[in-house]
Amino acid sequence: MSEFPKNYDYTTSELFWQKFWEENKIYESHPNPDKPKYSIVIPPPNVTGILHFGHMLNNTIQDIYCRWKRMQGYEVCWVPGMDHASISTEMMVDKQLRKEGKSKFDLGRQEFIKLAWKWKEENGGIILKQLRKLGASLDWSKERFTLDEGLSLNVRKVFVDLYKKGLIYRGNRIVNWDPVAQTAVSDDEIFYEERNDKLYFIKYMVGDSDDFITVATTRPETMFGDTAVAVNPNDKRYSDFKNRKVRLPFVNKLIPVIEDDYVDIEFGTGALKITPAHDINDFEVGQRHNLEAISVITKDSKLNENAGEFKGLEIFDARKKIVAKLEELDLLVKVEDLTHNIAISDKSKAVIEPFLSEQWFVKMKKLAEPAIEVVKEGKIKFYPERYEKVYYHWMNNIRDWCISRQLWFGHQIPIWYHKQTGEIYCEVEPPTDIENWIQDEDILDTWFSSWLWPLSVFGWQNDESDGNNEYLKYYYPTDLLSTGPDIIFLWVARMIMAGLEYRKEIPFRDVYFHSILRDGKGQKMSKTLGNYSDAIELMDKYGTDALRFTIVYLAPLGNDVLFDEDKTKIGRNFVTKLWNAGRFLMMMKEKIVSSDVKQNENYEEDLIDRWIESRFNSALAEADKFLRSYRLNDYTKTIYNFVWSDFCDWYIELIKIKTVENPGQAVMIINDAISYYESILKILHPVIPYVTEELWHILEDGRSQKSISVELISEIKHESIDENSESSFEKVKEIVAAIRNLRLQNNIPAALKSDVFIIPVKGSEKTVNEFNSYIKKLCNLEKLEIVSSIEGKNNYASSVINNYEIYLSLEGMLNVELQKEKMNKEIDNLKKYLSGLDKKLSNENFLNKASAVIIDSEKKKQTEAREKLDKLTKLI
RNA sequence: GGGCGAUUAGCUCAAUUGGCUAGAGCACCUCGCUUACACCGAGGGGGUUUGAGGUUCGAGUCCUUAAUCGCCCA
Repeated sequence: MSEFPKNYDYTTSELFWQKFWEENKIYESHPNPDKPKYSIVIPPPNVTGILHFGHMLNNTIQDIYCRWKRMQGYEVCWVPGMDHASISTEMMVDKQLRKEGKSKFDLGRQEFIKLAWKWKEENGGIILKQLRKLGASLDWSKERFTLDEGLSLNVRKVFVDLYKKGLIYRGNRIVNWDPVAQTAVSDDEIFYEERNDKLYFIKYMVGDSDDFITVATTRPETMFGDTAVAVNPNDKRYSDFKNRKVRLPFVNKLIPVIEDDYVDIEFGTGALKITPAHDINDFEVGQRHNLEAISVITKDSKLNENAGEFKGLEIFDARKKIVAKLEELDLLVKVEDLTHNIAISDKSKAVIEPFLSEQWFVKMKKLAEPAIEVVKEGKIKFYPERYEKVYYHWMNNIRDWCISRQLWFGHQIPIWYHKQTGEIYCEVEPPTDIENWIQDEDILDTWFSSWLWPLSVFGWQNDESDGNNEYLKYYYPTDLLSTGPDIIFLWVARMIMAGLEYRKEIPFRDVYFHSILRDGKGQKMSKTLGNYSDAIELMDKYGTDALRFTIVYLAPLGNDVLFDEDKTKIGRNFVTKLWNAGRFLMMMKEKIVSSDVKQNENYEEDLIDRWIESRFNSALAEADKFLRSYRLNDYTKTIYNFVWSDFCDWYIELIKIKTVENPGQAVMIINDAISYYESILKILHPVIPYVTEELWHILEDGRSQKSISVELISEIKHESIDENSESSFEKVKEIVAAIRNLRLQNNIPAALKSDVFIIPVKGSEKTVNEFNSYIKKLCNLEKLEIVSSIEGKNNYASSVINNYEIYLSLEGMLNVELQKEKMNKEIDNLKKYLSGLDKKLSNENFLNKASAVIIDSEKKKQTEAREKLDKLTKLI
């Protein structure tokens, strides 16, 4: 045996095994027709990203499944990689440039892209190093980047294909314009934030009369783009204004009053100015009423020439000046405070400006239909199931996807315009007479490459070569996609659509939406709130395994996780417990082996053996069941309880005694225990890979070139799960607990040995006899005897449990009052319980309607309770 | 405004198709002799299952309704 250190040095251990696994290519996978496969593609993290708790949980989950399946004999492939995150990466490079006082436009496109790549090579991908630290069993030989050559080619192919199918078009639409990043962003890249704002009430005079309509708006500066005032057709206040025209201040233009259901009668004055170029809802109203869309704001948030005298002002400045001027002209009625949600860009945190511009879109309706079907048919399953509803809702109301971005770092759109004719050329490769063409300047949304990820990473080409691609054939469809619920639309839905469109097959069978992590108070962890714990720091402080275990232990399917640092102790303590148990068993073995007691080969299995075998197999079966149903926290809880309670508190305590009582069989007993221990290590390896690897190597010499992670987990022996042994052993536990309780209640000094007498019901002597010496040892007794009756009850503290009356000898020490009080309390409880049962069992309806099994079990309870009550009453 | 989910011990969560005196872990209290572990061991207290109705022999579980909280969509 190798040396067994007193403490687990996780820092050294983690570095060692991380290196060992990678250098020995333990997790590299190739198609193997002799084995079933299990494949997962990582949701590619952002190249600029660093590991946070969400990643940690998500990747631990994937790692658990990969390790579990690998240890069940599957050929497992988990593909790593990153996406190029156009906006984030450009912001990183911009920051660098700004320090030098430059902008990306000073550099020009080609130079800027070069710089972005340089940034990527030097600073990108920290997260992949962190995933190694996490112990993630990824196949690093398959690492991909969404801007790699092969993946980029796929992106162009898919664009061209969709374009030719008529599913990609260019259109004038309102997009979410990020004025800082200077690009359109998708609906999914913005979030809403409640802010205090003002609601301005402005008079729009009717024609040349003195009548006016007061409109309420938060954005007076867009009035130069107003092309109507809308009221609700059911709003009686405005019925006189039908078909009349109102005059826009400053520009003196007449615009119509229109009626539209969209207008909320309750909000503001019930009259709404309609600015189709600067509000998505107004745009839709404009479409319905054939209104012109007039832009008044530039890409960098300034008013344009349509704003007349206000031209060139930044919007907030313009707003102030316009309001002042309106007041001068007596057109401002009032200003109210208003709290409302405004859109913020996820990446740059700039206020989103709805902006009318020419963008590229994918028509989604047709792609969505089959993607809805596969979930309905159960070909793809969501865990938790309720996300299916969210999915259907989004998919049924799907909007076209704006895929163009006004950025440089990414896949430039494969569209060329002819310089003279304006003709459009859309192919994977540029036109040969390139000098006559200009390529579209925009690049594609990063997700336009990510949605192909499950296909691309296996070398998919979307041509005839795919038929011979062994990797694609073997690994696709993948088995699991694990991700946060916040990107169900960004990821899950689009990958399903791409998979079905291009492979006619789903990309994955199961989708697991992991918990959202919150702090101890239930607030979402975020940098801005400053309430987030640094995952890496905690790994260093408590050990990676401890953190992995804790976070999974705390994450129930479909619920949020409330994490605070203190909870990491759950995992740390458990790892220590596991370590100590192993260390103790090995110490014990050494002692036994070094003694020269002759070993007797004849060994007869006893209740302890049958019980632990049954418990072990139950725990294993449950762990497997929980993992299959994605109840990962129940998997960890099951094993935690088995290891701590059954294995350490009972089994190890019992074999301490057993080996002393049966020295001639001690070797066998300890070897048995160690083999259970080794099986436990395997079951735990998926969640705590480092410490289990370390322990597995200490247990036996000659394993230095091997890894526990490719060992097979024990098969579940269902036939060993034996209710009888388990319930028999429960009786032993009950007796021990009752005696310990009596001792403690009566303040018996721990060192003092006492005597116990037991009156069993007929047939229950056996357990007491068989376990006599164990019970004595576990309860520190001098004498344990079976008797048929007891004299001089005032000398005994007593307890009645099922099948046994227990008497603890306490001559002269008995606290009679305390005993009586306790027993009276128990008798009261029992009476209540029994009367409930009596009532139930005398109810005709119950006897007629309830099933026989239930009635029988209720009757049994009644009998037992009555017996116990009788005995207790006699005692008092 | 529409949809989804939650509400069980001080905290975090369990509780097969409705059928244990509603269970764990943490926290708390008492004690701690021993062949690993004080990051430990033994024992204990703690609940009108958010409120109100209903269905049922029987409701934490099903239905209606109210309240509070969270998420998504507008």
